[in-house]
Formats: sequence, C-alpha cells, structure tokens
Amino acid sequence: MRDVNPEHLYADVFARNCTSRGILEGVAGKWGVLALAALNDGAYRFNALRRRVDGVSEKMLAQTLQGLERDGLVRRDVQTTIPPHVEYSLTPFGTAVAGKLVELVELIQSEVDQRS
Amino acid sequence: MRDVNPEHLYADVFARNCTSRGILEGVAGKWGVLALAALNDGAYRFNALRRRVDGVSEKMLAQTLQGLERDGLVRRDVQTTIPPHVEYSLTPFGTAVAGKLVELVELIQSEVDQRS
DNA sequence: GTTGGCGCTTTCGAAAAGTTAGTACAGTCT
DNA sequence: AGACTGTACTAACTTTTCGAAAGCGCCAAC
Repeated sequence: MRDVNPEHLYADVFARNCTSRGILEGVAGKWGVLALAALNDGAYRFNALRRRVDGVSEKMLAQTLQGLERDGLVRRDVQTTIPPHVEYSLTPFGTAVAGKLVELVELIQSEVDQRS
Repeated sequence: MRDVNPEHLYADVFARNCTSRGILEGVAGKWGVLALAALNDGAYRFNALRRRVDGVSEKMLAQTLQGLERDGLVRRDVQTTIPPHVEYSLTPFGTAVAGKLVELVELIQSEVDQRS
C-alpha cells in the first residue's frame, strides 16, 4: 500500500500484502496472461480455451480461471445441460486488463519476429 | 508460431515451443513484472532492487534478473570493486515492455483503489 | 574483536505445478 | 452390445520450483 495520505491507503503492487499484488500475480501468471489474451477475442468454453492455450492442463486452466473469476476479471456462465456447458468471458475490468496484455504480447512477438 | 506464410514463421505466444512464450513467461512472471516495473524508474543495484520489490528473495531476484538479461530486456553492468558493484538497467526492448507493464500495474492499482 | 555492506550461490524442506485417472451423461460408430 | 467422443471439472500422486537460511571473500566502521 502506498501510504501517502495516512487516512487512505492506496493500492501498491510493490507491497507484498496488498490486494493488488495478488491480482497482479494471477493476471501476470504463466497461464493467466494467456487465458486473458485468448478471452480478449471473445467468450470461450472450457475445452475450446484449453485447445487455444497450447500446453495448459485441465487442472491448471480450471485453477487459473477460478482465480481470475474470484478477482473479478472473468465471468463464468453455467448452463445446466448434458453435456455441461460453461462459458467464460471477460468482465469490464478483465477487458481493460486483457487489452494491456495483448499490447504486451504483440510487443514481444514483434521483437521475436525481428530477431529471426 | 503463427504459420501464415509457409516460408516465414511468426512468433506466437500461444504456441508452447515458441521463443516468445518463454520470454512472456519471464516478463509476466511473479517477480519479472515487478523487477521490470521498478527498473522503469531508473537503474538499480541488486540490493536496492530487492528492497524495492517487497517479498522477493535474493535467490529469486538473481534468477529472475538472469533470465531477463538472457532474453534481452535487462542490462547488467559490473564494476570490479570491493564491495562488488552491479547495476541493472533496461534495454530499449526492456523499456518498451516495462512501459506496458506499468500501464497494467496502474490499471490494477486503480481498480483496487475503487473497490476500497 | 564484531557487524555491516556488496552480490550472489548452495542446501533442504515446503509449496506449487504437472500428470494421470476418475466422475456422469448422452451421442455416434463399429 | 462395446468403444469412443464430447462436456467440465476434481482427486491422487509425482515432479519441479520456490522460499528460507546459511555460506562465500573482501573491506570499512565501530
């Protein structure tokens, strides 16, 4: 927390106990950044998202989405059908964050393209 | 790799074996994002950076900086003095990436501030 | 003498990630 | 009929990584 005004604590990712640190860890985690970047293209069902993000296991994807939902970046819409139908999409906050992540991704891809 | 043109493979973070995936993992890792965001304010010596990023161990910081240097985001300047003097700073690529990360960080901090 | 600074590296146990199998239902194919 | 596919997870076990602490050598300050 950036403690400039003694009566109001501001979020500060550099402080280990700050809520924003936890959110940043989920967003900027190995699978979080890719899931959010994929969802930036539109809503996905679980297995479609898993196929999009090469290398992620069901376990890690489920865990990642759970955290992103808890932190308010992702919405999980469940339809009681057989087979199950669960759809993930970005919240307004998630959309803003994903926009930044996509810029970052494009920057890195660009750099790698230039090095080839 | 986004294989649009058969003769030229484009970087693709969604492909597990792509170089850009590895770089993204370092940049968007738990400690990578914070180290880069701190270095965006200017060069740091090792222990100064460690004090800036609350919660990181010497081990994890050293490991993180090593990876960022290998991927071309960070420069490590060593002066042969006693005590040792090692300074870390951003490369042009690192500066561009850190700029994006800082935007992301500010977005998240903003969101947390609004939720308080 | 002790303590502190510098920037790492090493060791070992704890925690997290990864791998694999499992769940129940319905549809398709042989 | 059985086998396989799809759905979206969870549980159990294994492997990898992280965190905590100690270590290194040199010099300066107390």
